[in-house]
Amino acid sequence: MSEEKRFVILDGNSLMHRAFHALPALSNEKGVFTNAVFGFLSMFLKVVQDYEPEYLAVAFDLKGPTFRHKDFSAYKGTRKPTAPELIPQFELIDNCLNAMHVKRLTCTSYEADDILGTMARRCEEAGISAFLVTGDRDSMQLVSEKTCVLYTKRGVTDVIAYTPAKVEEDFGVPPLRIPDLKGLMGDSSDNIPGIPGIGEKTAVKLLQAYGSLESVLEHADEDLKGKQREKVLAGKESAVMSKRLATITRQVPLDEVSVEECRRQSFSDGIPYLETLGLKSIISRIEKMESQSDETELVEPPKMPSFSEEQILGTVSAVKAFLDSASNDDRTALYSIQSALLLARTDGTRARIPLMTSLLSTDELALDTAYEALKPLFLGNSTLILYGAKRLMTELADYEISISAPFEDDLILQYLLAPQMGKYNQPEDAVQLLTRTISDLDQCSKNGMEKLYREIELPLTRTLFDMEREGFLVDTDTLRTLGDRFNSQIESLRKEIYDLAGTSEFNINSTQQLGTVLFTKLGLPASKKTKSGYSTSAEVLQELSDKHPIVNKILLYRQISKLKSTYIDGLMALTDAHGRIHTWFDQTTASTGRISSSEPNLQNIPVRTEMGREIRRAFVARDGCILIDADYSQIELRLLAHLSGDQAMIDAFNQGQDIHARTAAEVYGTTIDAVTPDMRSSAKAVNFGIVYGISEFGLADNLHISRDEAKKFINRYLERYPAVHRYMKTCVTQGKANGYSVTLFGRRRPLPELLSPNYNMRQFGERAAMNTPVQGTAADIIKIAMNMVHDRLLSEKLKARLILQVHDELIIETPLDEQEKVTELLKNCMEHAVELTVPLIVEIHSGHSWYETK
DNA sequence: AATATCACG
DNA sequence: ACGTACGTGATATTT
Repeated sequence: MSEEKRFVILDGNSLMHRAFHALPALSNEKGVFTNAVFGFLSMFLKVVQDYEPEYLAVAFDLKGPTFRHKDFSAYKGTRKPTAPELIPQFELIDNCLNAMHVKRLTCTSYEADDILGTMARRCEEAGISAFLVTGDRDSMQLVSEKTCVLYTKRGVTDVIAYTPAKVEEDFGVPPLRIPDLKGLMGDSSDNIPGIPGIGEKTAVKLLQAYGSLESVLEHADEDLKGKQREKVLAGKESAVMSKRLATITRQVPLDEVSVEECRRQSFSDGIPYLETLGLKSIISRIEKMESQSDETELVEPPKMPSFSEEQILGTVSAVKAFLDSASNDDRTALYSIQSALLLARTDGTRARIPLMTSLLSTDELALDTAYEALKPLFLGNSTLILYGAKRLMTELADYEISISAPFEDDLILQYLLAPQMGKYNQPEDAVQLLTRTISDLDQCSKNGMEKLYREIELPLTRTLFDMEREGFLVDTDTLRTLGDRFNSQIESLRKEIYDLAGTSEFNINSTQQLGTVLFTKLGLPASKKTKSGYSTSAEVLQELSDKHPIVNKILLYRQISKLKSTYIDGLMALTDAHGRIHTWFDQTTASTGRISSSEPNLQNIPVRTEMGREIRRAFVARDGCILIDADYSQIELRLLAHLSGDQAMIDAFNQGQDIHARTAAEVYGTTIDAVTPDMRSSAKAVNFGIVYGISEFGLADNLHISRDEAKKFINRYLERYPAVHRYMKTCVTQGKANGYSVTLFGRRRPLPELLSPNYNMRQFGERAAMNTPVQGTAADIIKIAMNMVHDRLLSEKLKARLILQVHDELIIETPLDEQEKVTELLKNCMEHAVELTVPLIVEIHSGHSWYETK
């Protein structure tokens, strides 16, 4: 428990007021009042020093009238006006905190203590201890096992730590009953009326006797006597209202703030600003604190070189001279912008090679000349620092230059550090690339991802690059013939559809026009809605297929149009002079660690319907070669068995059972032999659902059964595979505690959604927390296998090449005389990329076309 | 630039 | 009371 993380949240408004009134209204030499700022920061530093929190934030009310419950705003309007010497200090403290990298939390129409309550709730959910620093006694209601209120005493630097026991000792009621107490006795400082004539003593006595305010009011009529009875009965309404006023809401919409964003950073960047305020003693305390903490934690930030003046390299010999001036262990960052190639080296030198933008320029180099001059860098032994190495390799390939030098790739580092972002920080220049890479490498190894980066992702860049260069041969004749066939089918379907609709021509591709025809003109029953009208999705049309002959025609039209435009036309446009097609594998997009494929996407070539599958006849091996297609059988469920350690599931795989049939047998309580195809297919859907982070609604929707039946299904499943159940729960709680989920190889996916106040967002976070370790580990494993296969084909001087990956499937194009050897090699690498408690099984098929490898 | 649909694992 | 299966990319239409 001492390992627990700590989050200190300060009530900015309360502490600023406290500080202002506790200290004389000092002004600095410029005549600016800083006493509240000084007092606040003193308190702030004291708490940080005493509690050493991992996370820090300061909550503020927004300017203007603030109110907790809109309908009661009138009660809050009569506060004393803020002293004129204090008002400008709020802006000063804002600036201080920003400069010191301390997160400020605000939310329109909520008070600071509501924000405190909300953050405390999130901490509880994430298993973090919260410390709320405030001078507001209302906040005592937030105290719990996990949440401690540090109440400021009269001075500025002393606090009293309130635990649940301490609250009860001082207030006479447990934390939860503080609003009830205020409801009875009121609070003049907060303009809460309570019941006139009921003071603290009476209020506590009543609550101790009856528990809650509601219970007190309920029993007042019969149990109380005399004046007290009259007062309570008369004050009922005021009491209820007062309780609501005193109740802190713990549901402030602070969506955009994640716990991780509040991680404590060094305050030293704030020193220059504090100097302008003349807060010398604060500065020296910060300096003292940070020098101490460096010693104790032993976390030194990586050393950064300081850079000299930029050299302009206008000639090839100047470039050569710059490269020659390096010593062996220097690393060089290379970053290209439109007008120049920028270099920065760990010895602190930097250079710019201006690029020719027009034919007239003289003291600039043409891009090919510049790259040629940099060849020693690309082919040498010292490390290159790059941003998007694969892009550069692709560009250099046009100039017949390849990179054999070792390299770092900051794009990949940033992806590993925050894969959900999608967008990364593009460096502005080579110096920034160099320094950022050094610090990202530092963070990466601190997060235990160094092996993932060096042994999986970085080598994979080369593997993917080689696959892209190789490409996949496409038989354009096959494609064209198929396209013609599709076209004539589309044409005749169009006419039939217009006839059946009894309309003039309309655009069948327009969901709007189609919807009008189906649901208005033909009067078919519309079911699902979209944002802009009724859905015409295949799922909806399928339901209507019996109602009108036009429906099936439309479904067929849709299917064939899709095939024609996306696959026939799309692919033909992208074949090179040799009829090969080169996809782009994106290593930094998918938040789970998968790679994606685009321009064209070769990971979604049709296979599920026969007509679509025909497209695969066009994907072929070159003359004298054959395609080998290897796919992992049930890799995600095997991983679920391994990761959860569920004995029944592990046994099923170790005995080579059909996992869906086994699951059906478990859930329906029969033997595997007695499982019908229907039972098996339902069980298959549940297996998928489990991997996706099941919800009863989702399963019900998928299987077209009632929610109740879906629920029973899931419950039976989790009973039969209890370790899976435990594992799913662990995924969520660990995700909340850490703020991310992890794969077997240490890949992380931050999951801020888990702490969202929005229910749907949170639910989504929970499903992602259950799915990511499984999908992500599968991605890790196939990446390992790809690197192994790639390296072995080269080292064994084979001509066979990897040409495609489709998540759990690898395709190799191999000369026929290598087929046997390569098949063995491929199967071996994939099945033994990692050893688990269950076997990994790979199924292999060969054929001249991709169609034939099924 | 956003939306709807549908192709894959 | 409310909206859900996880992860992608391409196309056509509409704003």
